[in-house]
Amino acid sequence: MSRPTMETVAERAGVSRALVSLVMNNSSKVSEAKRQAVLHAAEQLGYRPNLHARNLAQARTKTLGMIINDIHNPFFAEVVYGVEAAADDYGFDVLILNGGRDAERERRAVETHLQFQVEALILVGPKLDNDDIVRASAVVPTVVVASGRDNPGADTITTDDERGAALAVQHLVQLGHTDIVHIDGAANISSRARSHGYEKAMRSLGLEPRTLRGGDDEADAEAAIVDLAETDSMPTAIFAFNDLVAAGALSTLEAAGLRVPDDVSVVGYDNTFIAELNHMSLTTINQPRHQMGQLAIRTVLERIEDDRTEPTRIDLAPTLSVRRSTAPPRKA
Amino acid sequence: MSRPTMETVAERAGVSRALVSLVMNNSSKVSEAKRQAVLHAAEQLGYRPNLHARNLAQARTKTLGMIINDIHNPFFAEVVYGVEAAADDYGFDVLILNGGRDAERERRAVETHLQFQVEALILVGPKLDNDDIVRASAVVPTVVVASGRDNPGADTITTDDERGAALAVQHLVQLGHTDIVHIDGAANISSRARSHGYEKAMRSLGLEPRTLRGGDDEADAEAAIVDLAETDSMPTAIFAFNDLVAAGALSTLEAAGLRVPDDVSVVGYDNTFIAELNHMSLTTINQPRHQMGQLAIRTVLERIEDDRTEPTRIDLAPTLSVRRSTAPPRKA
DNA sequence: CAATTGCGTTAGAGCGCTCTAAATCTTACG
DNA sequence: CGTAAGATTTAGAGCGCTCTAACGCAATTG
Repeated sequence: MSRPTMETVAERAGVSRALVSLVMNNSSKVSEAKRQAVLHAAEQLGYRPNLHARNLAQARTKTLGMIINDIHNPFFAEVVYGVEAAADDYGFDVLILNGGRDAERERRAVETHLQFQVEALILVGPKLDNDDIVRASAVVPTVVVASGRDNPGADTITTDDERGAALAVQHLVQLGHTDIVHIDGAANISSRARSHGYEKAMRSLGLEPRTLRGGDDEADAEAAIVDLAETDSMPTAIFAFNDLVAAGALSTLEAAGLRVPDDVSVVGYDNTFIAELNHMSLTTINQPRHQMGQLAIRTVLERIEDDRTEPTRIDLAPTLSVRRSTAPPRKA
Repeated sequence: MSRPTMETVAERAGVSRALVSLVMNNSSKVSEAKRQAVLHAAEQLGYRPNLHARNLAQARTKTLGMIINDIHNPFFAEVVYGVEAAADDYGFDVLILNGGRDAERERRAVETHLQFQVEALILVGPKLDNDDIVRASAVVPTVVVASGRDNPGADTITTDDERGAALAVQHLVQLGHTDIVHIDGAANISSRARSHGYEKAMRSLGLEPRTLRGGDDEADAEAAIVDLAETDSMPTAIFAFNDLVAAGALSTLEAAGLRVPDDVSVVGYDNTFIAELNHMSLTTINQPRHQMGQLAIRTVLERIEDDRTEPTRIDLAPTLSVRRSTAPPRKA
C-alpha cells in the first residue's frame, strides 16, 4: 500500500529506472515510444516523484523559504504575492512559515527552512535581531523585506519611510494646512524614520512640528487625540504612524464631535485594506509591496545563480494615495 | 564549502555515523561523554541535519501541508494560527502554500505538497472542486476547513451557517425589529446556507423575509441599498452576507443620509478585523476560527496515528458578537 | 564489409540519513 | 577468574532518485 516508486514504474513500462528518470525530467533523448510507455505506466500507478529523494540526489532543492512576520497582517500578504509571482517565473517553489510576531518562533522557522535545505531565505518584516539574520545569511542567501531597519549582512528591500512621511506633509500643506500633528509609532521599527521625515519636511516648509506618542494600534491613537482635545490644541490635520492608528484617530475624533475631513484631515501610512474601505477612505502612503516581493526574489536569485557577493540594498519610493480623509482646512 | 554531514561530525567527534544519528534523535542509550563530544563537534561545524535524507530514510516526514484560499483574507489567518498551535503540540511541521483564490493554483499546490510527502493535507476554504479533493484524499488524509460546502470523501470542519443567520435574525428581533432585509452572497459558497437560515428564522418568527442579491464585496452592497432607498422601502435592519458587504452597506447608507444604527441597524458575518475597527464597530456573527484550525489537526492526526477510517464531519456553532451597529428601531 | 558515429538505454555508485543486527565493552556474580 | 547480562557502539543495507560512464545497436562511411 506504499506509494509507487520509479522502480515500480520502470517495471510496469518494461524499461530501466534511469529511463523513467529521464522521462520525468523530460529529457529530449528519449524515444517517443518509450516516453509514452513510461508516462502511461506512471499515470496508471498514480506515480508521483519523491522530492526528498530527488533533492538528496541532486543536492539542490529549487525551493525558497519565506518567513512572514504575521499572517494576520494584510500588508505582508501583498509582498507574498509578489514573491510567489517572481518565484514561479524562475521555477522555484516557495515554502511559507509563519513568524507569528515572535522572534523565537522565527528563529525556529529559520532552522526548519535550513533543514529543508532551502536555497535562500526571504524574511518579510522579521522580528529577528541582526545577529540572527547575519548567522542565517552565512548559511544561505538571505534577503530582508520591509524591515524598516538596516540589516548589515543581508540584502534588504525597503521603502523610504522618510520620503513617505514627507509626501504626507507636502500633501497636507498643499491643501493649505499649517497646523499638522504627527502621532508616531512609539517603539515600532519604522517609527523613527517616519517621525524624522515628518519633522524634516515640516521644518523645511517653515512649519513647527508637533509629535505625539502613539503606537501601532487603534487604541494608541485615542490617548493622543483625547489629549489634543482637552488641551484645546486640536490641529487641522493629523499624520498617523500607520493606517490602524489613523483608524483609531478617526473614531476618537468623531466621538469628540469633530468631523473628518471637515474639521480635521487625517493621513495614514501603508495603504492597507483598511484605508481602502469606503467607510474609512483614508488618504495614506503606499508602499510598492508587490514589487518589493518581486525584487526580493531577483536579489536572492542573483546570489544563487549568478554568484553575486556584494550586498544589495534597494530602497524604493513610496507614493501618496489620496482618498476622502483629507481636504483643505476650514477657513478660520 | 558544502555543508557538513553526519559523516563529518562523526569523524570530528571520533565516533561512528550511527552514534551521531542517535545523539541527534536524543536517544537515551548514549553515554554522556560521547553525547557531549558529538554535540560539541556538531556545534563547531555548524551541522544541521538534512531533512530530505532523514525523510527518505524514515519514510515519514512529520510534516503537514496546508493550503490557504487566500493569504490576503484575515479570516483564514486565524485558522492558520489554530492549526499551527495544534501541530506544534504534536511535533509536526506545517508547510503553507497559498492558493491565491485560484483552483488551478491550488491544484498545483496539492501536487507540490504530495511530492513533499506531507502526511496530511489541510485545505482552508478551498476553491478546488470535490473531485480534486476526493482524489487528494485517496493519497493522503485530507481535511477541509471552512469550505461552507459538503465535501464527501474528505473530513470537514465547518460552522453552521444556517444557525449563524438565525442568530442574527433573533438578535434583531429581540431589539424590536420586524422589517429586516438580507443582502445575500450571490454565488458565494456559503451564501445558500446563510440565506436559507435567514428565511427560515424570519418565517418561524412570523416575519416576511426579503432577500436582495449582493455578493462578497463592498461594491455589491451598494446596488442593493440604492435600490431600497429609491423604492422607498428601506427596512429598519439589514443582515449582510459578510462583514465586507456590511461595510459597503454602512457607507452607502450614510451617503444616503441615513444613520447607523439610529435609522438602520446592520449585522455582518465572520467577525473579521473590519468588524472590530472602532469606526465600524459591526455587530456580526463569529466563527470559532482558532478552534476550527485545532480540530482540523486533531481530525487528521486521528487518521495518521490512530488509523481512523470513517469520515469525520464537525459542524461548530457560531456565536453573536454585538457591537454598535445595531440598536432598537426608532419608534415610528 | 569492417569501422565509425551517434542515438537511446542502462548499470551502478552515491546523495545523507535511519535502523536492524551484530560486535564490543562493562559490570556483576558465583 | 570466567562468564552471563547489560549497556554502548558500530557496520552495513536501504530509502528513491540522479548522474556518469559505458553499452548495444542501427545508420553511415570508405
